[in-house]
Amino acid sequence: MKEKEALYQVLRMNGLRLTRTRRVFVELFTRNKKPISVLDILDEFRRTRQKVNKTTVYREIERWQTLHIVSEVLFGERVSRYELVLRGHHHHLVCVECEHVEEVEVNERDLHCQEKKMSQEKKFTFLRHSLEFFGLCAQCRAEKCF
Amino acid sequence: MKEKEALYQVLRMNGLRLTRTRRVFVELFTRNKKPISVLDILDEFRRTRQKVNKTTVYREIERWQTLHIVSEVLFGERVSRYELVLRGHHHHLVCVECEHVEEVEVNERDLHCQEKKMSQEKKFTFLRHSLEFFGLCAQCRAEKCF
DNA sequence: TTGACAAATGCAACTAAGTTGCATTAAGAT
DNA sequence: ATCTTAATGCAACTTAGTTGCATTTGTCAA
Repeated sequence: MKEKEALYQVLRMNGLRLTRTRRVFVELFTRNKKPISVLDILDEFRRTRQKVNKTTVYREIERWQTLHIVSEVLFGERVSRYELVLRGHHHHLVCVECEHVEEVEVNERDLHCQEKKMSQEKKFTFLRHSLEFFGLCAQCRAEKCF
Repeated sequence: MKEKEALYQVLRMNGLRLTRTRRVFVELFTRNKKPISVLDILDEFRRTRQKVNKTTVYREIERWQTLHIVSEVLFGERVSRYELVLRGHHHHLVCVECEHVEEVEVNERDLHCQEKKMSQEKKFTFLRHSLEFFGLCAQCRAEKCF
């Protein structure tokens, strides 16, 4: 697992101690493909019969964000989800029925081109954009037909 | 004001009574250019020295959503904002410094084309997407330079 | 114009997600 | 093994929104 090593290295390089909490975080984030919420993390601790306080989880997530280990993703809910930055820039397909999330590569050439044009017209500096797709995954679509 | 009439008509057509709350809603949504939060609405009532309970506001907003008078917009915060559906499909530039919001038209031909392709590859039915731009408006950019 | 009645509103209590301050515990350097 | 301070736990709080039920108020029919 190259990802795990990479994460442990970033933690070490930033002088962070190797705690039980961090080990669980590394496990969870490397194992999961889709963005993870604080509730997901708390569930994982419960599942493995380890105790943790939600404050600790929130604080650790904050640290991981400031170290750019994870970044926040929002799917139009009121909960924040997080994903590994090292997995690169990408977008998501979110199934509105079952919450299934899939990563997708979108060709952003056209989008960047438009940002450039708008930047000049509006004197607006573009820093980032959010682009997420919502719909029905293959399974839910099939189920919906009957 | 064509917009106001249109709104009052929708309300009437759906058998909704013409209450003080609804009048304020119509005023606010037609006057404002940018998406409005529940807090904005409560502030408007306070400003005009009218009393309203937050429950009423939340319930009215819910009604307006189900009647497709307004739609929810999220800018990666934890608050929901709403805007008039009759103003059509568009995207937003959001200034991360001053919260200023501007509507923008984006040419989505390329995006739709990609959605179509992905739809076939992934057997995913695309229902909608969210696309918002974050950056610095002209003023904030100027201020940031010193 | 006045009742009647459902729609609309108010109120209080609750939930979910996240935050803060401060006391306690435990990594890991010496 | 000890010491320092990062990390954690706990309780209390905040913010955004929700729910159940009692009260008020538009509107329609008489």
